[in-house]
Amino acid sequence: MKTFSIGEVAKELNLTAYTLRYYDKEGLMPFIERTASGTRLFKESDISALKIIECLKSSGMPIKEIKNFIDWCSEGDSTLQQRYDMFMERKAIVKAQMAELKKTMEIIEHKCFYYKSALDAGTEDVHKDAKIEIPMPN
Amino acid sequence: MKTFSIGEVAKELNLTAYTLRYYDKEGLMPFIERTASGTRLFKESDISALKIIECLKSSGMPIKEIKNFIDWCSEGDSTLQQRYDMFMERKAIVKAQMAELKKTMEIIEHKCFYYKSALDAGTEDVHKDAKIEIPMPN
DNA sequence: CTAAGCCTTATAGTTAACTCTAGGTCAAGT
DNA sequence: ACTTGACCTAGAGTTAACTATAAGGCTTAG
Repeated sequence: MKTFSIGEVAKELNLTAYTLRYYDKEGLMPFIERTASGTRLFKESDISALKIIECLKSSGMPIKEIKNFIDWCSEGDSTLQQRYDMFMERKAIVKAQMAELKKTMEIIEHKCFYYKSALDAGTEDVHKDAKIEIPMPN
Repeated sequence: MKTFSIGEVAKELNLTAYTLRYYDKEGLMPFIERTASGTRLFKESDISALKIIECLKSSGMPIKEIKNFIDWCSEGDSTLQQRYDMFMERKAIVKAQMAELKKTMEIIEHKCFYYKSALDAGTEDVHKDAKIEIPMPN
């Protein structure tokens, strides 16, 4: 079976080797095998697992909680319910993040218009109101 | 004009007074007035400005960059272009974040199905493949 | 007139997630 | 044989964004 070095995996996942060793130290990678001399050997399935870890990370999950999940994976079928619940909870969290980000986007887009028209007029005074801009109720 | 104490503003924005003082120390609030004895007096327009700061923060902008923006605001019309450019850049960044979050959501939803069916079957073995689950190319 | 409950400053501590350094091992190429 | 470069560990350092503490000052209700 083909294996990969820590450097290759780091490049593929846009991480550094430092970061991968840090994850390993934090217990996120109990499944990585080693050569006799201690070098980590990453399999395709390890890279897939790392992608899940990246997914959880980008959903805002802290590393210690990701470790819980990894531990549950090692414990087998008795933890299926926990893992299901965890992903359902993540789903709700990501949904809320999407809503939040949408609101953020709306304000930013409003600001783009605001500065576009100020720029066209040559002065911010076209928006009569306070200097540091009201979020515009309209 | 009605003003608010730091505690009132903190409550309204779901921040702590510590955080607001920290922002002030970092130069994010050069516009806040004080009483003779030094207590901060927040106006409605200050709260609006703080909402913009929160918006930029939730777009992932670090506090030091937000400070640049606040400084530009104080400098007046000569910085309109920078501010416009900044919001256009933010818009692109938030758009990318939304795309990323959507991908994250898709993986998580897939995992919800994965664990639902494993739970129904009573074992993860229904998904014949590796223990730590492949992101499913389908 | 004093105690509660705000507020103030300066400064120290915390936490997460890296990020790097030092000192060493190992395998491949010249 | 020896050098090069990637790997290893342990542990120290960094950064951002808070978060808390200590010591003290105003204001108002009893």
